[in-house]
Amino acid sequence: MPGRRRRGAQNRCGRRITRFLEPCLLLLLHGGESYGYELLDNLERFGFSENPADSSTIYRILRSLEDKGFATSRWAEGDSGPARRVYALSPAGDRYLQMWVSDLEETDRILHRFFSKYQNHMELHHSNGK
Amino acid sequence: MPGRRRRGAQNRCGRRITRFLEPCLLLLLHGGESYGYELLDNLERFGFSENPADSSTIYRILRSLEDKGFATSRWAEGDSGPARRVYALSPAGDRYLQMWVSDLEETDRILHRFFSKYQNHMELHHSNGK
DNA sequence: CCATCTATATGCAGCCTGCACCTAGATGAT
DNA sequence: ATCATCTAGGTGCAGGCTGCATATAGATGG
Repeated sequence: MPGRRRRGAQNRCGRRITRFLEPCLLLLLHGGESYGYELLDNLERFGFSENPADSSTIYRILRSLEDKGFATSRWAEGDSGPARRVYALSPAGDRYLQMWVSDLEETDRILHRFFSKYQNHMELHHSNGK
Repeated sequence: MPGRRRRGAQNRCGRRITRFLEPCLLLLLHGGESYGYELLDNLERFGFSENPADSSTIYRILRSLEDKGFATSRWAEGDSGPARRVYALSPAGDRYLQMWVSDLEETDRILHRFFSKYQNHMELHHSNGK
């Protein structure tokens, strides 16, 4: 049966933080080497339980991290199952994670500016009895 | 001269909230009728000053809001300049704004889960003297 | 008449995503 | 041995959003 594991959720309107999986993977890799299939499980425990990631996205992000020099990979045999492509974060990858955190903090500020605008607007709206 | 006004910024890595302009436009329209060119200015005062939106995006979002029944439009003459396509939010558009706010609140929770994971991880990382 | 401002819009390439699908080794049951 | 299933990694394609370039055109001032 095709696609029997961990697909993206119903994706109500496509509203999310673009490329948010990338910093999550960077953070997980900052904790030590890992490989795609394992990272997929760790992401779920990460807070994505309701809205799990598609495996193809994970594999593509990992490859792009390597292409950009933020991670290295090697093939490794596990205790069981097929061989795994194990990724490790590079020093540039560490710095990239820092950049991501700064960016997400900025995103957070923008979000809260929106909420404050929204609450402000709704208060005025109600006090005008409109 | 081509494209001489209000272009997207250098867009460091494409990290942002997807379709975030949409709720901002919804909120502005919730305050009353307006048109593309004016909304573009209001967005800048909204918190986008550093990272202004591209006008083509604004016009396309406004059209899509109308296509989806969240807004209506009419042509109107202004005190000066060419005619304007003036948009007004529909009741469905009001509800759509509410949905967006809920979604952004969820996004905010996800973001903070990330920050807390990050801080947690970094504390352990340092206390291990690694 | 011409440059500039206001205003709306389209075409295109690029990026990211989600879905469908493929390959293949390992494992356990029959 | 064979077969289903799990683990593991991957590709192809379509669709959505964005940014940039560009087109069009009315209004305005010199």
